[in-house]
Amino acid sequence: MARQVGVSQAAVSYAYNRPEKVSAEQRERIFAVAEELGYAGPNPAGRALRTGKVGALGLVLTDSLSYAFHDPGAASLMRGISEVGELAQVALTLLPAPLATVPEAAADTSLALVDGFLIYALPDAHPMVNLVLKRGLPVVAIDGPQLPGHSFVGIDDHSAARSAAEHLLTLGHRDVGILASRLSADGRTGEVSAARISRAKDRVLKARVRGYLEPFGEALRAAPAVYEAGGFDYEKSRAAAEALLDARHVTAVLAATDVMALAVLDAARDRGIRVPEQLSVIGFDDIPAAAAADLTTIRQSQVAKGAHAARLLLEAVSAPAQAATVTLPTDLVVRGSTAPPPPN
Amino acid sequence: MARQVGVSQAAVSYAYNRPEKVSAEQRERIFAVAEELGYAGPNPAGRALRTGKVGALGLVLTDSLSYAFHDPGAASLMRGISEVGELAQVALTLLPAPLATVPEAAADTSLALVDGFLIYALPDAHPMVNLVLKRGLPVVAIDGPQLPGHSFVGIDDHSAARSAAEHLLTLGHRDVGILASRLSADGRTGEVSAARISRAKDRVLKARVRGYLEPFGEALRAAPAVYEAGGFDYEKSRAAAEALLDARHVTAVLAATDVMALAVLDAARDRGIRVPEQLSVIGFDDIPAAAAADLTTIRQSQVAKGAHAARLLLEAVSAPAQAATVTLPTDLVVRGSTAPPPPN
DNA sequence: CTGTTAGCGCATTCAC
DNA sequence: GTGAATGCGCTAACAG
Repeated sequence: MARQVGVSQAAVSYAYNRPEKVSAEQRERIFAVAEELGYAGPNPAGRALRTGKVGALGLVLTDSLSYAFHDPGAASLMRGISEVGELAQVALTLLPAPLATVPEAAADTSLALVDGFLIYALPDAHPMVNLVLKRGLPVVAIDGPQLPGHSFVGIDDHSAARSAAEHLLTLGHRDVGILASRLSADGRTGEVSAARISRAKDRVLKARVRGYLEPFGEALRAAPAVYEAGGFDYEKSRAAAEALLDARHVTAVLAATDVMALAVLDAARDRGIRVPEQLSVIGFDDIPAAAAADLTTIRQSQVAKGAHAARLLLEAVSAPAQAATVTLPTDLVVRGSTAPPPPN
Repeated sequence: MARQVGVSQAAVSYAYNRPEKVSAEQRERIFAVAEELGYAGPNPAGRALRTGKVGALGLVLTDSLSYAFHDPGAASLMRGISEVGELAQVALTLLPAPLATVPEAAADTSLALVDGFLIYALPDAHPMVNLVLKRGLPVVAIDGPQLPGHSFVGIDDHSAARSAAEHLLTLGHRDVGILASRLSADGRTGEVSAARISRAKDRVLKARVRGYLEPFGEALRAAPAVYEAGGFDYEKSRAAAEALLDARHVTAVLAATDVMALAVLDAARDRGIRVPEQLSVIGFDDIPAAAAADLTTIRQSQVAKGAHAARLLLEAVSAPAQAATVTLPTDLVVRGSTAPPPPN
């Protein structure tokens, strides 16, 4: 306790926080002694306990932390978050939300010292969601899950996906495959039943797959093949793409994400299938790599999502605010990976 | 206080943290009451105050937070950090270190609740460094500054840069330009004097520039032109590249970073200067885009740096450890952006 | 195994 | 203006 040693007692608190409530001279003396003693100023933990404010926002991310730095969408999202001006004064705490959360680990992570939570793309019933909710702090969910009574920022995945499917339909495609990432965390891959889609835990993926399916009522020659990759990464996507292309004859593939679509492109090239002449491919997200690959896709702005969400959370933290739902626009960006199906 | 209401008092702490020290029945009752009262379990702030542990690591980044998500190097670094296994249990707190830190803001940020600091590429006398040091927590610096008594992870920027310059010399270049990012935070741009280089605040940049200069003793036709961009981003780099190319006749440019080198490439293309026939360009870092642009550069692994640093810090946090200095290897990667100078 | 007590460092109220 | 006293919520140590 610096207070004992040097000059006075808890007036040192004023010296740091309320300069006007203490004489300049006193202040000087206090700082001098602090310097001498190597006192670093108010301890954050004590302050946090007393004031209830921490000065940090939490960002809860699926899977491991490293996921966030591999996924282009997450990267853009964080860029958007970081662009919110007020955040210059606030720290951003990255909270990993492992899929298989053992209770202890959950408790561990739940000690996160933050003033509010940003949740990004967690499956609907993820244990971390409950932990976060229990804390009673402001919460803004991005993409999912949609929590009653809490703010939400996202897009209309269903309509956006439908518009992509309609684009294929208009071009004349009748044999279509759909590539899904991870409908449930049970590690299943391969062809997917309608029931499994209904039970999907990931609202974004579910909406996209349903949107992709919707326009193909009677129009298809056969029910569209929906294949599940079991994950979001390129490797799993590539394997699923190969499985789909090898098992089914399709003239077009609707992928749940751009990363998956790029995997389809590569798998097709590998097999000598020409895009778009023999196979049309559509992605979702419009990540930077999509333009480079000339991929038709649905554009959404992760940066805008992040910025909106961060702003909402900052507001809610500083003053109790009503829950808001922000739906950002999307665009079908037609590039060179889609064309009418081959005549045959 | 849930304790007052329900069953007993501070034994509820045991219920959460030491299941074996309390009867199962008692535990049940406590959890039931907690549920009823909406008690979220131990409050992180109280726990942090009591135990002195927070469960989070701080990463201090230059400029605004958004810098981190624009700079490819920082992104890779974070990926490396996040790949350290134990970090799955720990949160990562991103701490922005604004260049012009007003005292109040500094105090604000200094309330970061973390168990240790990772410092990435801060200028030598940045105010944030002192704030961090004062806290007395474990610190690992990445790239800079090199703090006596604290761990450090980096590369030998000087030798690596020298090897790049030697490569140019061997090819026969005698008119060389050097592109520096930001030697001091005073916003100056354009041609740089030797004195300004000596005063440089950024140890990495200083080492690189000096390494670039070193091999050109008597060999040059004129003293190498060193141009400063005033920042790290593409726009500033592009402007500096244009200034250099327009003002000086050089057959080669050594850029302080790949981002800057890519800007040189673009500026050259714009002017109809063919690379490598008329102009050789060398970058530094080997970011992913460097390979795509066929840029000769010095490879270093940001991912490895991040991983090493995170591991060192984690160790230091769990048990007092001695300061370590890790120097990671680099490689000159010769690609298509370098060739002998034109005959003339 | 259970209950009691004390103090982590702070910001704040109240007296002076 | 300044000094003393209080409690934020928790955990560790001890006493029962």
